[in-house]
Amino acid sequence: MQRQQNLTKNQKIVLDIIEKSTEPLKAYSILSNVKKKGINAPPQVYRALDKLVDMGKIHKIESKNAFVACQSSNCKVSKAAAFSICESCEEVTEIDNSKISKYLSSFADKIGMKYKKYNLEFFGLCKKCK
Amino acid sequence: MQRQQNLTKNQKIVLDIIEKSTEPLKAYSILSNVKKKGINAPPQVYRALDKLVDMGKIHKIESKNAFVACQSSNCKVSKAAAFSICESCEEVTEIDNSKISKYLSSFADKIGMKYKKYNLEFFGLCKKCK
DNA sequence: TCTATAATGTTATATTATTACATAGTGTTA
DNA sequence: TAACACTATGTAATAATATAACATTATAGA
Ligand SMILES: [Zn+2]
Ligand SMILES: [Zn+2]
Ligand SMILES: [Zn+2]
Ligand SMILES: [Zn+2]
Repeated sequence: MQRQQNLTKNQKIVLDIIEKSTEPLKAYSILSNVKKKGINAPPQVYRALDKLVDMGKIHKIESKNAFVACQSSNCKVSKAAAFSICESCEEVTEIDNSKISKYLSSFADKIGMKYKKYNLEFFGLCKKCK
Repeated sequence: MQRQQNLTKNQKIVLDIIEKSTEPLKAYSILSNVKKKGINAPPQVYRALDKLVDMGKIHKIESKNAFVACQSSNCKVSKAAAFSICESCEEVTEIDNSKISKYLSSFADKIGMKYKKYNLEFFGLCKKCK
């Protein structure tokens, strides 16, 4: 049975390469990087990505179709994440969501939604680039 | 010269079909719906979509690769939008962002980002489905 | 062992988006 | 007018992203 603690072989391989990367990785980039480890085809990568997202181990940056390792242990619980994305250097940083998530979840209540998760992406210029 | 007030022919056609739709439309769905109006190929649709997004007339729902007409005149200025997405009936609603945007833009300042825009997508169950 | 389930492997295909280049309109100016 | 820059459009081909369908193998109880 799939548990959070016990990743499967393919999940470990995929998570490992995402954690080692300094930038968001795309599925086919992951695929080409893990061919030497015996992962040969897209479904193997996408299945691992789906499960890792479900577990809160990684996040999908929707605007980039790319994946990053979670930087906030918080997400394992809430599955809500926020990112700042620099439009110049493309740097993506996960924002510690404990402050923001309280505000947003109460907001979701107000609009009559039974809230499960959210995804927030800020765009602009990072400290270095501005 | 392209102005906000004066949409081009293809932009008008694409915006029109998005405004008439009650749900987010995907690019190829738009394409198949406008073939009778003389738009034949993906680039014609994607070019119109890009410009309309730039103008704040429509938004892309990143998690769905689909487009909706803007419901908040606010967005023409801020290019920041928020949506609630029902995971059961797939309903997508633009949240009037005047309240939320003040909070989020001040938040973006704090984390050292020169903020230009954001995209926020809430997932959960809408009033009807919960 | 038997059986049910989860995980993996593989091929093919569907869906989403862009590149590259050709053509046509539009306004400006020499 | 002719030359031009510039925008918009049209078209074909292809790239990039993601899933469907089905076969095989591993794992963990009963
Ligand atoms: Zn996280
Ligand atoms: Zn930067
Ligand atoms: Zn809007
Ligand atoms: Zn619903």
